Amino acid sequence: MEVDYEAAKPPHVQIADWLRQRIIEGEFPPGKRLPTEKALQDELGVARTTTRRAMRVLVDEGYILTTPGRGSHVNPKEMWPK
Amino acid sequence: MEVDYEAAKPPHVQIADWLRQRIIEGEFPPGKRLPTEKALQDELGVARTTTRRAMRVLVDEGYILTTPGRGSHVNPKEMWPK
DNA sequence: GAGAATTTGTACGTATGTATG
DNA sequence: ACATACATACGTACAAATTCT
Repeated sequence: MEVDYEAAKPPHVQIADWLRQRIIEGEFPPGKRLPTEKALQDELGVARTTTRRAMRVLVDEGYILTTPGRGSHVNPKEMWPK
Repeated sequence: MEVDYEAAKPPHVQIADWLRQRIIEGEFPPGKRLPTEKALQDELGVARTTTRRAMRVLVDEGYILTTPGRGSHVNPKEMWPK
């Protein structure tokens, strides 16, 4: 995945879209832990603030739950938007 | 209003609580513009990030709407949580 | 159980872009 | 054209919770 700074969608939205798609496609099934904010930061070459904001989007939407010290985990499908 | 860094609630939550109360009490009626992020930053002695996060809480709750170049305005009561 | 490492939470600051007046 | 105000991104530091050694 490559962040496009010229795109209409800002980086944190691009990252959220990317992760959401991977969740929906089953790459990260419910209960599975997502890559950490730092891992995404290193992989994508963005600031942690940016990966955090992407995560926040998915939390707000109900796809994931973040827990200090534990990481970010995919919620049961019942909690996903329909 | 004085931010308490020792309190259980983090500063941005304290600020959100404070603003929400003022909205509910009618100091900022629907349509009224709230103080800008920078005004709150200067008044409370916190970073703009912190006032922004407080605003974000109120946006998420439906109390206010923020518009680039215009400021933050109180929503109609119908949009407030019940 | 103790301590280190990991991971998220929050706050600080700075710079630039976009929309409005 | 200019000033104002929010939007987003960069970076840094420390705290709190959890996990690992």
